[in-house]
Amino acid sequence: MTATKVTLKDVAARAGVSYQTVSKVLNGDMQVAPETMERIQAAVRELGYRPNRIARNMRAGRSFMIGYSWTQTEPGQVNHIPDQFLSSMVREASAVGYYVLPFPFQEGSAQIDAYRDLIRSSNVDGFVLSSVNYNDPRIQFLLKQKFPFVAFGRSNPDWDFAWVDIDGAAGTRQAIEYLIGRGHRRIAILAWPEDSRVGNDRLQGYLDAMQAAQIGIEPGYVLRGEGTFDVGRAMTLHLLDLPSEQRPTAIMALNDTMAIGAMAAARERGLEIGTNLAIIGFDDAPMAQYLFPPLTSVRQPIAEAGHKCVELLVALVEGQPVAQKHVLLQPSLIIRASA
Amino acid sequence: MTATKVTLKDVAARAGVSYQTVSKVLNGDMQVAPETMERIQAAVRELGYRPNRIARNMRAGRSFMIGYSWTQTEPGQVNHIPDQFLSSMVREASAVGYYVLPFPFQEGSAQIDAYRDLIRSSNVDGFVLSSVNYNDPRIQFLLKQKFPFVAFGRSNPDWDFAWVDIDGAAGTRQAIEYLIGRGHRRIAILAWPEDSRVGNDRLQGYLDAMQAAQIGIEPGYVLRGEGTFDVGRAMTLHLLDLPSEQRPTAIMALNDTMAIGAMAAARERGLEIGTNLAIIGFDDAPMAQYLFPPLTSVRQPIAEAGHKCVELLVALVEGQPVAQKHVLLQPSLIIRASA
DNA sequence: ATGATAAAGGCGAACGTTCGCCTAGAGAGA
DNA sequence: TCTCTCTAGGCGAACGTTCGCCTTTATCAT
Repeated sequence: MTATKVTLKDVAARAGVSYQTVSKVLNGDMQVAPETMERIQAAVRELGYRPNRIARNMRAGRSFMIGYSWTQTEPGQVNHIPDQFLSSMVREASAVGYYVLPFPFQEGSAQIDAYRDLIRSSNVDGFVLSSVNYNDPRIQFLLKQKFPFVAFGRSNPDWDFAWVDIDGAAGTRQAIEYLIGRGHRRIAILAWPEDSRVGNDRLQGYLDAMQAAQIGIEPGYVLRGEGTFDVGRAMTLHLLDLPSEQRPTAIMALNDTMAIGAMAAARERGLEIGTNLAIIGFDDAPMAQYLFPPLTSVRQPIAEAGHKCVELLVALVEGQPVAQKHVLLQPSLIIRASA
Repeated sequence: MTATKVTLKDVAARAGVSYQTVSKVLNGDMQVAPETMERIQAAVRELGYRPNRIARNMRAGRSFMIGYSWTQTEPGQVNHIPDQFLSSMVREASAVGYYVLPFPFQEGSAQIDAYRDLIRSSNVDGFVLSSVNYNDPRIQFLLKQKFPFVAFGRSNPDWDFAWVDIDGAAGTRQAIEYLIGRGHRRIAILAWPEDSRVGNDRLQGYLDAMQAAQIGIEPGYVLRGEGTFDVGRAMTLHLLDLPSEQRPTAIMALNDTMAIGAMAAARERGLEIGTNLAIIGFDDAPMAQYLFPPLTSVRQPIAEAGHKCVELLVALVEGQPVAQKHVLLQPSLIIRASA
C-alpha cells in the first residue's frame, strides 16, 4: 500500500505513543494497557510495519548472516551436493531468523582475505565451511581469530573446532560388506589421492570391511587418482585387463563420477554390469538411478548436514551451550541393479 | 590482529583528524594534504580498518543485497541449472559490490509474503526471479509495488519489465535443423504441458524448423507431459510402438531428463541409439556427456544469464539508464553420439 | 592593507533501532 | 494526609556511517 518505508515513528504517531514504546511492546519488553496494545497492533497492521533489519542489526552489532563460500561445480562435473547443502542451510537459517550469505570461492591467499573482509566489515556473524581438507588455512585462520564457524567435514584431529560430517568410512564399509555378502572376494576400490581427507576416510571403510571378513588386502586393488570419469574409466580398464584369475569381480568407486567411468570401461570390455561385474558408487547423484543399469550407490544425508551446521553455528554465535560440537551422520547404501 | 571492531573513530584518533574526515578521504570526497592522506592510510592499514557495512547501509538506506528465491531441485531430479545460475550471480554481484541473498522458495500466498517482508524490512534492493511462468504473481506484485527486479525468463508479453532469457525456440530450431540436415523427416518431440511458457517457446522452434523445411507437422509427433524420466520413457515407448512406417526416426526432448527416459525406452525396444534412432535433449546436463551413448543436447549460457541479470538489476536499482531491458541469449547445440 | 578565493578539515545531524533510566499519576497502607 | 510503591509510558543516548555546511588559515590579486 504505502510506497514509502514505514518506521517505528509512523506507527507510534498513529497509535499515539512514543516510538520507543512501540519498539518495546513489539519486542515484548514492556507491559502496557490492553487498550494501548490494541492500538499499536492496529497501527502496525494498517501501515504494514516491519522492523528495518539494517537498523536493528546496527543496534545489535550483529548481522544475523552466515557466510558460506562454496566451490562452484566445474562445468562438466556432476555435483549435486553443494546445491542441496546450500538449499538446506537457507531453509534452516530462515527458520531461526538468519540468512545465508554466499560469497565466491577464491584460490590462494585471496581466500583468507575474503573471510577477513567479511569479518571486519561486520557482514557475517559466523561461517560454515565446506570442502575442508587437512591443514585447511581457513580453519587455522578462524581459530586464531576466535571467530565462530562450523565445518562441514573434518580436518586435522588435533584442531579443536565444531564440525558436522558424514561417516564416509561407514558408507564404504556398508557397501563392501554388501558385496562380500553377495559372495565377492576380489573387490577393488577406486580411491583418491592421499592428500584427500574425505578420500582416506572412505577408503578406511574398505580396509575395515575387508579385514573384518578376513580377506587380505591386495595392494593392486587399491587404486588412487582424481575422482573423474576419465580416471575411473582408465583404472577400471587396467583392472579388467588383469589375468582372469586376478581380475576383480566387484569395483567400488569413491564417487559416482568415477563409477560411471567404470561402467563405461566395463561396457567397452563387453561385460554385463551387475552380473559379470558389480559396481558401486558413492554420492547417489540424481543421475545414478537413470543409468543403465541403475547404479548402486551410497547416499549421504546432505540436507540433514546443512541443517545441523546451521543449528550448531547459531548456538555458537549466540553463546548457547552446545550439546555436542561434533556431529557424525550416517550414510546409507541404495541398492540398485549395478551390484 | 585486533580482536575488537575497528571503527572510523579509531582510525581518526590514530591519524589525528576527525572521523568524518577519514570517511570523506576514504570515499574520495575530499582533498587533503598529501601528508594527512598518508597518515590516514597508514592508520587504516595498521588497524585493519574496513567500513562497517551495516552502518554504511543504514546511512545509505540501502542494503546492497539482491534477493533470490530458488526452487530447490527435488531430490531425484537432475537439475544443475539453479546451481550454476546462483553461482554466476554471486560472482557478478560480488564484483559490483552487491551480495546475493537466497531465501527459501515457498508455495502459494506465502511466496508473495516472503517478497513483501523482504521489501518492508529493507533487506534487499531488488530481486532476481527465476522459474517464471505466465501470470506469475510475483511479477504482478513487484510491478504494482514498483520494486526493482529482473526476471530470468519471460512472462506475459503485455507486462513491461526487465528480463533475461534464453532463446529456447532457437535452441530447438537448431537441433531440428540438424536432424533434418541428417536426413530425418519423421521427427517427434517430447514437449511439456501447455501452461509452460518455456515449453511452448521451445516447442515453437520445432514447429518453425519443420515448416521452414516444408515438412508437415504430424500431430501424433507432438507429445505433451511432465518433464520427467518416466513420462519421457512412456512417450517414447508409445512412439516406438507405432507401425514401422509411422515410427519416428528421431526424437527430441525438451529436457535431458526426458531424453534419458527416451534412451531407456529405446534400449528396451532393442534400438541402437544414434543409428536406429536419433535422440536429442535440452539443457546439456553434466551427465549428458557420460551417458551411453553420449547425449546430443542444447546447451544454455546459464552463467552469462546470471551475469546479465545482476548487471541489469544493479542498473535498475541505481537508476542508471538501461541500454536494453530485454536480453535474449542464444543456446548452442552440443553434438554427441546420440544423434 | 584589504577583500576575495581556495584549500584543509571540523562539526552537527541523521538513518531506525534498542536500551537504560526517569517520571507522572494512581492506588494503598499507616 | 502523607509517603511509599507500583504501573504505564516517556526520553535521551548510542550503534558507525555519510552528508552538508561551517571555520580557519594561507594565497593572491588589487
